[in-house]
Amino acid sequence: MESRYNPTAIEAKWQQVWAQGSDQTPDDPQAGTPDKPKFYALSMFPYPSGNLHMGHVRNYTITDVIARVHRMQGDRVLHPMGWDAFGLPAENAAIDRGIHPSKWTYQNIEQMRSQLKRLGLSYDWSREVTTCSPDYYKWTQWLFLQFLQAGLAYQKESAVNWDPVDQTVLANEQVDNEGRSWRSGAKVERKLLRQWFLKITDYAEQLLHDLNKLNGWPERVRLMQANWIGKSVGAYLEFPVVGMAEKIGVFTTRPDTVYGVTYLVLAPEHHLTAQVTTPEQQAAVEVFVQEVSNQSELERTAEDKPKRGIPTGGKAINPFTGEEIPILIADYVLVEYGTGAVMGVPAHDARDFEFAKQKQLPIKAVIVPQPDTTVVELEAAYTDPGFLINSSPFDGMASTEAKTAIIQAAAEKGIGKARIQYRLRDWLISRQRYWGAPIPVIHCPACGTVPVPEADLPVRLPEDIAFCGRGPSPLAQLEAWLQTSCPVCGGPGKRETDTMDTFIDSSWYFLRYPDATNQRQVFDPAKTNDWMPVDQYVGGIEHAILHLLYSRFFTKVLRDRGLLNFDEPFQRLLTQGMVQNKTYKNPVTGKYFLATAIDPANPRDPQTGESLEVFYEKMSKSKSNGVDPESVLVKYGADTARMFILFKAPPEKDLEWDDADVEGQFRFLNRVWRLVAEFVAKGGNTRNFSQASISSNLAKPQKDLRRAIHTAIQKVTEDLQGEYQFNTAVSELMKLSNALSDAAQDSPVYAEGIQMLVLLLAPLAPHIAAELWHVLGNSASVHTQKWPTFDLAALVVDEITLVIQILGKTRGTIQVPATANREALEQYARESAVGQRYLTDKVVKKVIVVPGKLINFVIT
RNA sequence: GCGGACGUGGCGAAAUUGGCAGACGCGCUAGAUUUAGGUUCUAGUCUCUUCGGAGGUGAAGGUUCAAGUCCUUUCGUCCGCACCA
Repeated sequence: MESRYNPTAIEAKWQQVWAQGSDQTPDDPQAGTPDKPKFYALSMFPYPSGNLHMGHVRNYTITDVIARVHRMQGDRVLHPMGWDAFGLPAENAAIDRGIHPSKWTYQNIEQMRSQLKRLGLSYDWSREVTTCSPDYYKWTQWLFLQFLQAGLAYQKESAVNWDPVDQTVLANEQVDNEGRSWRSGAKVERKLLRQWFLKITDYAEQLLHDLNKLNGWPERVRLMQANWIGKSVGAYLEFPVVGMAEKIGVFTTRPDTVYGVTYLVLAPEHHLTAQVTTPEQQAAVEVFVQEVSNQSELERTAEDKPKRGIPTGGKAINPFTGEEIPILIADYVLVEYGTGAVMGVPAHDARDFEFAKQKQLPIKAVIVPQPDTTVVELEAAYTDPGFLINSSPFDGMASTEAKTAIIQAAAEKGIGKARIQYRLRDWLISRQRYWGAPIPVIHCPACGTVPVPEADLPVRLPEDIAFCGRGPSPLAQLEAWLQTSCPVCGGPGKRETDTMDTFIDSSWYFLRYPDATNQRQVFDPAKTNDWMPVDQYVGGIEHAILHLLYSRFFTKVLRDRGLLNFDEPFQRLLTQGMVQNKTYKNPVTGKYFLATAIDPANPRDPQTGESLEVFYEKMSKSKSNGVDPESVLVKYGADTARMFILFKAPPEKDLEWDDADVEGQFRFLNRVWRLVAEFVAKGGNTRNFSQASISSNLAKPQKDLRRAIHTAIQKVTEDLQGEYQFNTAVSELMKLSNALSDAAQDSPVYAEGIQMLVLLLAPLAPHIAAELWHVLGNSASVHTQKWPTFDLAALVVDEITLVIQILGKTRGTIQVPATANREALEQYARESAVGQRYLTDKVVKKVIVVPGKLINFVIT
């Protein structure tokens, strides 16, 4: 055995062994392991940008450790990897560098796959999926047809988010709250276009309700999704308009305040705006509507912006009071939400109050008075519950009951009903780009929009295509591809030129892994139902809404289509923190600097000498603070990189990169190496080791060592399952290694310690563990070994340290026999030096004993 | 504004869920070995101290024999949503 730890050599060696598959446990029931419990461990698959970054390394290391532990614990484990390979960067590369998106993408995949292999990740590569491959997108298209058949895919002309840089539309979820594209960062414009949508709103209630089932998800993510779905319970009420047959419908969560309605407000785009406007107001209204339509959504919804609105001159009638009330239009009312019209109750709604004050609209009677106050003039809206007044016949009713009663009254009059409203909108999925799965429909002048027959799938992307700038989609310009025949009538038809949002591809990839190479079906339901749901999903928090909500939606639709027998795709979710690094920024110029160019003791701009801001920020090229995983692999190896990432911070927290700490982990692996090397050099091996060879009557040093070993087994096992505390698992291994360093080497217990150290290290640092296991004389792989269990008897102690407290303050400790009962403990404590000192001449009022831990004397 | 998370040494962090605060590591200090250096080993490292102790988990109160942990108030940081009627 080499006396020096040489990660480069041993990692290459073992990766080659693993590539030949000789070191794998079968993970498939078809491979003869149907009785084992299944475990599906999944990392969010990457976009093949070309190089792996530290965020990937962290994500995949976490999942790999979990997968490896479960394998050693005897589960059959599915741990696959694939590529989220459609998307704009490929197309942009085509435009900028003249390389075909397909070529660019597959080159990147090649490169990233080999980088992944160098991290020692235990993927089953036979299940690799690539979303841009026709083998995959054929089924993406097939799934689209399922949605179409189910009435869940439709076309609609609508005002959509248009990204002027990438020349495509975006889903609401893909626009940040500053109105910028998640990808290009460009300010999004509003445009009226005919687009494809998926009816995710049909599943709003289920998507919300089933969040309750996701106990293994972070509360934060569940709240974010609930918020996004945005359920409101209320009523739909109709207000007659003076001189018009058509009524104005509003949605309100406060039907109990209907007697206080002072006015109605329509969104400027409301379909009745023009009709309710009187001739005197017509000119002003037209100007206002024009102004509002020129505003972006961002400007319109900007924070602290005063509400703007004008009267239309029209009048409505409050159907409960019979009063005439004015109709206004205002920019704060959104046409997309509810009915695009609201009833104004200034006394009980903060926005209405603000608007009424500003427009000097009358504030009608208070309906739900604030308890214990006599209101002379309202200073703010009162929005809490209370008891109704000014609302005969509902006076005296509690506001919650009044809601139901008034809805019922409205229903009886035929002017309203209970209604539930969601913020969630349908999912806009069409994109005017090339590098995506073509939407499989044909437009026929005679038959209309016709689905491509299943037998004709996939609708292939044409290979021979010119990318000549960021104009309209290249597909729309390729006549040969565009022109086709109608599958129904056989006449001339045109292909749909829009492709699907890449989030469609990633909404079902986890269903494909269980049956990744199926040519006849999207997947065999038996296989997918066997492996699904994913037992542990790991990925970044940035997908809290988009990907995770879409995937849940797909799962529910496919369940309703009879393809799946479960409701939720991801049992447990771990959102791992970001990998951050020290960032140097000139606060004046805004320029970032590479750490290598800066003296950390005195961070100054090398050019101007100005002092720099120093802080931790997510690694990125633009911040000049990235660390290339490649450089770490070359210098220290994958095992050190893995150990550092696991040890440095708990998985869900942000992790600060630190070269000194990486060095520290390398030192630890070196210590482990030397420990084993010395043991082997003295003729030690664990080939014939058995626990039975350990005497039950050990001398104290051996007994202490054995306790340390089995405590480590217990703690590492706890930390690596359930709550996933990899950082403390690593520190337990360090403790075990420290204990072994201090112990005498010539005992069976020492051999046990070496054996356990290597076994427990195996999921975390797979290469060094494989090598050490081998040099210890074992022929089978460490990764196919059974996970060790601790011996309860070894944890038993003869003596414990008893803490002696007086009035809750620790005054000292004594060693006492572990078997001592309460009385005995009290006696030991009283007789001890500490007891003598503090208890003599004192009256003890009470004695509290925590067995095995402490004794507390309450004295006067 | 609404909702959520979090505040512990010089730094990253631990703390059997109410029972010796600071495990483990980084950094630092001193020493030893080797030395051209990286390395390796040993000891120390919350603060104050009259060496008996005393204080200490953002701050202030409270509950308790006992609080980093529970409750109230408050300050600060971060994240999500934000005219959703």
